[in-house]
Formats: sequence, C-alpha cells, structure tokens
Amino acid sequence: MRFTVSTWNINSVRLRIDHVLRFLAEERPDVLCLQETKCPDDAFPLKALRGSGYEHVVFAGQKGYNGVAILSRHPLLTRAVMSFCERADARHISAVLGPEAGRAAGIVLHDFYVPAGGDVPDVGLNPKFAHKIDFLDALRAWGGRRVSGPAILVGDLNVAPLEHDVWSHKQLLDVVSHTPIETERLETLRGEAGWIDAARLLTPEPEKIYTWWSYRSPDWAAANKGRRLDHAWVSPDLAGTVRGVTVARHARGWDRPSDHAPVTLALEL
DNA sequence: ATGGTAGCAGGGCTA
Repeated sequence: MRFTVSTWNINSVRLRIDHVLRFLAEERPDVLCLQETKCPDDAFPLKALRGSGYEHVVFAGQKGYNGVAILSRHPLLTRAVMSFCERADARHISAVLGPEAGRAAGIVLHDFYVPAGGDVPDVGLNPKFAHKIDFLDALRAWGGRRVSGPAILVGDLNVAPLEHDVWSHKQLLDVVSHTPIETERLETLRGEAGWIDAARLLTPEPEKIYTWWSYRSPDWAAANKGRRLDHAWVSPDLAGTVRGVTVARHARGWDRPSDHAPVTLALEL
C-alpha cells in the first residue's frame, strides 16, 4: 500500500485555498500538512474543502501569524497541540491515523512550524533568533530519547541543515537558517530521537534539494538560490518503507505563490 | 544589522 504525506508552508491558507485544492487534485496525497495558515480557527476555510476528498481536518491557528493544519483523506483519531517556550504560538499539531487508513493506521503525524528567527544570527542581539534557538532546544527536550512506534514528523523547520541544502554553503554560513548553531542543533536533536531525514535517503548529498525560494528574488527560477527548509522525517520503524521524497517545484511558479513548494513523502506500507 | 517582496491588517510586525 502506497501512502503519501505532503507538507507545505502555504503562507495564508485563506488567500491560497485554491492553490491547496489544485495541489490536492494533482498530487492526491493521503495527508497534507500545512504551516503558516495565518488564520484564526473560526475562519478556517472548511467549506472550500467540502467535496475535495479531504474531509478530515484538524487545525490550530491564530490571527495573523503562524498556524498549522492537517488535511486527511482518512479519519484522524486525535488532535493534540503542543506549545513551546511558554508561548501560545500555533506552531505544532499532531494527529493519529484511524483504522480506516489500513496499514497506515496508528501512524502518528506531527506537523511543525519552527520560528524563522529574524535576520541577525546572534542570540544576544536578536530576540527572534534567541526564540528560535530556545524552540529547537525545547524540541530536543521533547524528543528526548528515541521516538517509538510508527511516526512521521513534517513541517517548515526553517533550518537547512546540510551543505547541499542551500545554494551556497559558504555564502550562507552566517545567514539565519544555515548557521552552525542552528544546523548542528537540528541534526543533533533529530539524531538523538532517532528520526530519519527521509529526503536524504534516496537523494543523498551532494545533490541539491531546495523547498523554498525567497520572494525577494526578481527571478527565483533562474537565480535558483533556494534552501531546503521543509522536511519529512520518519521514525526508525518506517525507515524501510520510504520510497522517495519529491518537491513540487512547479507550484512555486503558480500565480501569487507561496514562497515554499510542497514536499511529498511516499511510503510503501 | 543593505534592500529586495509578501501577508495580515489597515501600522508595523513577521517572514
């Protein structure tokens, strides 16, 4: 049984609900996890999803910023939200796939939106960067020992951990998202908990992988100065089932796009 | 510690 989970920083789910529907129609993932929905819960565009085949929806939003959501073709058993750093920011949601999901039943899905961290990579000068580092440390504490059972963690982690996750390793070493303080933290917490970076299983370095291209580039496709900020991790139980991770780069070229492209993890269960 | 563009909200913050 093929099972797919997509993740996409949509940068306003209300503004881009048509993009969501288009992607779902094209890709038909079993599950789509969204970040930066920028949408209070009472304004989530549920009506637009009716008839799409994605009737099982959980979300945690707030006004203007952040916000995460999980859209599923299969019933979801639970909805859980964690908060980090003593903030009410909507940066995490999780759910468990119900028995109707067949061999995927019981898989735990975690959807994360890690703080971007501002512009200056100095915890003393930039409170937003300090918050990002605190968040990563909290994530490490949450992961603790090894993750048990079948689980998938996806989201916009706002860190491009490897040399070939950015267009220029040297030029970005002092740029937030690729500084050693972030990349070492992310790799350490991932390794300690036992998560596997699914995208790099079948596409190892030095092949480049990007999932985000800045809005500020006048011609993002030609410049191709991307970064891999969006991730799909699997628990050790699922490592042998990974069949690939693909980036729907073309969606970055849609009219009024998100600055992130959707990323899809495929498993054979 | 540039400026470039984008979304929300309707100014300035966040990315």
